[in-house]
Amino acid sequence: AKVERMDRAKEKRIEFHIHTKMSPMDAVTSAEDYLKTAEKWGHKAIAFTDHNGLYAFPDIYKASKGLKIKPIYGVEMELVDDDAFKITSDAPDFNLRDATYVAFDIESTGLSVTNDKIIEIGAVKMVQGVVTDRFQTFVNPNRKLSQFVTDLTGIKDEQLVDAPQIEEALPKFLEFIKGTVLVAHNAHFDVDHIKQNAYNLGLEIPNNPVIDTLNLARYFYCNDLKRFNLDAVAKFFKVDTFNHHRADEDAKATSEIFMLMLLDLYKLGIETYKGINAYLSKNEKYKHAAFPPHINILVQNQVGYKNLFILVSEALTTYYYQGPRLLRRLLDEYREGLLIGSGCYEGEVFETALNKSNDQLLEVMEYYDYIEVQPPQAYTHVAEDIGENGKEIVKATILKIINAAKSLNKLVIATGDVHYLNKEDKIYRDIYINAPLIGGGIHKLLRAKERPEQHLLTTDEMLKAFSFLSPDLAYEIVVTNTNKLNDKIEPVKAFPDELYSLDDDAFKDLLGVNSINEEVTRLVNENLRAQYGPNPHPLILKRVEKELNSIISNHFAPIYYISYLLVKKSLEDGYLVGSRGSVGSSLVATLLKITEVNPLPPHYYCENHDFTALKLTQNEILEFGQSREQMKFEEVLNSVESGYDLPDRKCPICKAPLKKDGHSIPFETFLGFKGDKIPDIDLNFSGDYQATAHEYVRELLGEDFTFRAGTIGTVAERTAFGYVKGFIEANEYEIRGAQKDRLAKKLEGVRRSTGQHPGGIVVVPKSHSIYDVTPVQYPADDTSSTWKTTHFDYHSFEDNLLKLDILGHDDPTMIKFLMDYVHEHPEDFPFSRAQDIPLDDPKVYKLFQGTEVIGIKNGKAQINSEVASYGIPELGTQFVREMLQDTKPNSFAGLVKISGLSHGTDVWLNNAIDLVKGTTEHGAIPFDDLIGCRDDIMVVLIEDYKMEPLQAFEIMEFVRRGRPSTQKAKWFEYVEIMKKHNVPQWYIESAGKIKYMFPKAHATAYIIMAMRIAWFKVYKPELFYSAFFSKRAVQFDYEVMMAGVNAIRNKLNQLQETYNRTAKENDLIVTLGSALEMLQRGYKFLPVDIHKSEAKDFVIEKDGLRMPFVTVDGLGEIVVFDIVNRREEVPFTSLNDVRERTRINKTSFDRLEKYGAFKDLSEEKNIINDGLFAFL
DNA sequence: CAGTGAGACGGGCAACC
DNA sequence: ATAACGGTTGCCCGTCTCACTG
Repeated sequence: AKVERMDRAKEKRIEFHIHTKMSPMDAVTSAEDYLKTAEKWGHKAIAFTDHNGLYAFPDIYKASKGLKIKPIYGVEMELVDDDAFKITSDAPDFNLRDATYVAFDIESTGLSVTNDKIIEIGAVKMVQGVVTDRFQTFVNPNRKLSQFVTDLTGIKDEQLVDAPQIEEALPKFLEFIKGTVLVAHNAHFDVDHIKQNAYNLGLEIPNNPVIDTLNLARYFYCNDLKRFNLDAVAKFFKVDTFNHHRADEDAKATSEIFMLMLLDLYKLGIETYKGINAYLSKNEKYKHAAFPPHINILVQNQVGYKNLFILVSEALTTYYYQGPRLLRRLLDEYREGLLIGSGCYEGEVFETALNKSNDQLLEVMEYYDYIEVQPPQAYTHVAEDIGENGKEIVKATILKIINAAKSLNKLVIATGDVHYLNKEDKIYRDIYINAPLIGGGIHKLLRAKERPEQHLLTTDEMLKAFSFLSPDLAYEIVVTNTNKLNDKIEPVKAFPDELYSLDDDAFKDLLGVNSINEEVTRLVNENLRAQYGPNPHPLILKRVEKELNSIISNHFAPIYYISYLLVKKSLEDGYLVGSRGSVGSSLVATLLKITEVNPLPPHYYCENHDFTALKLTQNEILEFGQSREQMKFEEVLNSVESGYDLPDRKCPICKAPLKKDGHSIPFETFLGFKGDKIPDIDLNFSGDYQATAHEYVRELLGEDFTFRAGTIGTVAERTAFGYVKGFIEANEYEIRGAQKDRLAKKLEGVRRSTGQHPGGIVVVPKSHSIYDVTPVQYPADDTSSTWKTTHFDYHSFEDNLLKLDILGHDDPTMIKFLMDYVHEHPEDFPFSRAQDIPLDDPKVYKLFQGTEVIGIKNGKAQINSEVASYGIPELGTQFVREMLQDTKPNSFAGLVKISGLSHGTDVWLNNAIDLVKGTTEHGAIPFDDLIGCRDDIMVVLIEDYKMEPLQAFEIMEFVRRGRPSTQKAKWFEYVEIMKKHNVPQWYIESAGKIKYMFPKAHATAYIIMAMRIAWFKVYKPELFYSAFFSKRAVQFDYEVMMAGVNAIRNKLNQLQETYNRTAKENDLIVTLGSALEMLQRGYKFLPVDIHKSEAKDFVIEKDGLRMPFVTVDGLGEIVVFDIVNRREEVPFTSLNDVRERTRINKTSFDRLEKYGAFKDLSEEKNIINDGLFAFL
């Protein structure tokens, strides 16, 4: 068996450089696993430094709760010193036109100024744009060239044996450049080499002005070029092809490029040397710095925590350019409470130590609060790049860093740059290194032959890794100093305890609402009286009072009020809003018109306010009393579960027809038993209106106080499996299926991208800032996005900020489509508002009991279905149709129950279906008794089995979350209690299997919408099908749909038989089911027609529904609307006219022609048309 | 006439209610 | 025929087409 690693050191090290799964596509271990391991090892603390984001913070916070180890929050970022971006060096000014320039280039044995040697110098002298002199010399480096350098430059060792030594060559070059302006591509490199060599030889160090063509290109040609290497720039300037990476050739190319650049500078009015740097815009410079170095930032205290949020947000938004860029001057501004570390091999400390002078190293190091070195095993790829003696050079560099840090009195610590927990996890990282990056590109370690070892090390392992140092020194950096650094860091509270609701006067300025609480109370009372009269039934009053108390005392009124405003606006703009989730459990929400669901018991009420009668329990009758008139309604009220199922009655006082409503939904489902659960108001807006609703919230509260909830896209099952396959192919591994699955499993959960919540808008009170809770960013780093998103997902801070879930849904879109027609043909309909579509028409309920109501005699044979619910939202799938077949519901309450039963695993199958069919030992259980929604559980346990309300509530919550199967012991306790209260065995067993269950309010809201749509299916079929195909169907098969019943049936059979159907195929099944039904009812599809087809809508014509353009494969959103727009300008007159004026491509054009869309058009327009339309 | 790049399309996948 | 929760938004990627370029 595998021996578990333990840290047995007396005094333990602390790890300060860790990447979790939240580093994009790079590390594979969760914060939780690191934390638990380090705690087990007895580490006092552990720091997390994911790359370019704080996405793991919620995980760290959650996982570290209750652990003894202190989590340290941090990040690794790319630091841009935009002030340091310069094109020219500091030198006295001169007129650019008058100067003498030397464009030069050197070749060397490598990148290091200190370790590597010059092997060639080439230079070109220019005066007034004319080449006046040239210089070229090889230099003997007195060492062998690496294969890499030979391959790159083509220079061979034998060419250098007889070349002059640097002592001889350099003075000649220095003489050549005397009094000139130096020009080079990436001038730092060439100039530093020259200076270092001059210094080494004791020569005078040249201080000529220097112009860098690389930065010139980066700044002035950033829109023209993607890459700025000499090749790319030369190509852009059309400089003659040359032998790149030979000094003389490169110098010549550089000179020619520079001459052309100078001309462009003159055009911009830049005439002087200093004028070049002066031209650079302070606000743009950050974009032009390339390869910004990595730094690590640790949060030292609470102030730093918030500062880090600001810094990260700025880097991800304002200063996002090809990646998040942390500006050095911004870091300086918000540095309080943060500790800056020097990072990994991509940090400037390591880079300077490796390639530059000690003085430069000391200068660079000054900036950091602590200096990091990693063990050589984390640098294998760096050593590989260096080539000969790579490993020794790396070790020497590490020592050089340690010595420099000590000389500056900087704390230097050993860190792991950890990417996975255990040594054997390396393969998972290797798979990620092999995987393609988002947006193309490959992992930077892919080309390395030997990948670095970067797992979490114990103290002894880390000491061993630094055994090339003296034991004392190793101990100091591994143990002593990491503990010293930890001592400087305070524990930090990641998320606040409170809810930052909106302030009561949040709408004072904009809407003149001094107090949201008062306004909500006023509106509720006003609407209450408007509906139920000046003296509403005491039960209603009591409920309103209870809800309002709870809503106001917990600061939830603002979320109600914004929802009220949103729904009001949407209705004014002609779009119905559907409620979803549990908000319909709140009568206050009903009275504010946020939801159409009325949670009161079934009741009659008179619109003249003369009478109200509610279905009451015996206790309620005792509490509220009952008049003689009300008593007469007791029996009929007791016969229903939903007010919509009540028979029509007249007001006993004024004889007006009574209104019917009420679905019996407890308030507790919404705000919890104590009424203090943070509410989540979910609203279904038309997809066409969703963006408008979002924008409205922003208008109400301001851009800095409204954010789209962000999501974090991770690698899930399918993608992980794909990466494993890619890895196996690339490495020609032989791996069996089960092993592939195991590998893939470990790859899951790694951050891949970020995105937007489907509808969540988070609101922040003016008294706070979003940075009190989360950083912000753009979704998928798309800086053109209209919304900024929260950096953390909403779930992680749901206790701190309110969210409005403004979702998109097809139901309101369908209703809008249907009602637009109603408004155009008012005489054909018994209603003029969607709210007045009858919900109690028995004929409509027949759709769910058979097919005769739509004129289908033999449903199974004709339309593959024994009920007629195709196309009715949530009720038309194969699964639900079979449920309907088994239960034949004939009431609103019955359909609500179906809605509840048809969602979630093990609710119907393996559960209710067996009960209702009587195949269990419990005999047949009536449909009406089944558990259909979560609220039922609480109500039944309280009312039928006299359980304590709190206990009943807890059991409801336990069941609806699917806990019985995961927390068996707790469930057993509940079972015992239920048994004591004589809850039947079948009920307990059924509840025990449920994995998820709808709230009744949600099911009710959905059935309301479904019934409205269903009405049209019975009474206005063409309109119904037109709406369905226009607004809901997503997949079409033009040819099959046009070919008729048999073709559709064949296609459906073929699809049904397909194993492992794709999403596309499933969508097509949905469309074809309704298409088959429509044809069987005698309606027809008409072929696509260039004059008559709409973009996406199936227009009703005399003979049938006209196929829209979008049903033709290859014609998408853009093209179809373009066709219609062009046609509206001027009708099409010829095939050529269509070709010229639309964006239909050749393939689609041919397809349309084949379908007969152009049948009355000829190739060229005829003279008559020409003459006719010449006037237009 | 091959290469390139942008735009459109459509499918696959993930997150979420 | 199987087994089945339904439905929405949004991101990424491969492919196709076409205009442009040298």
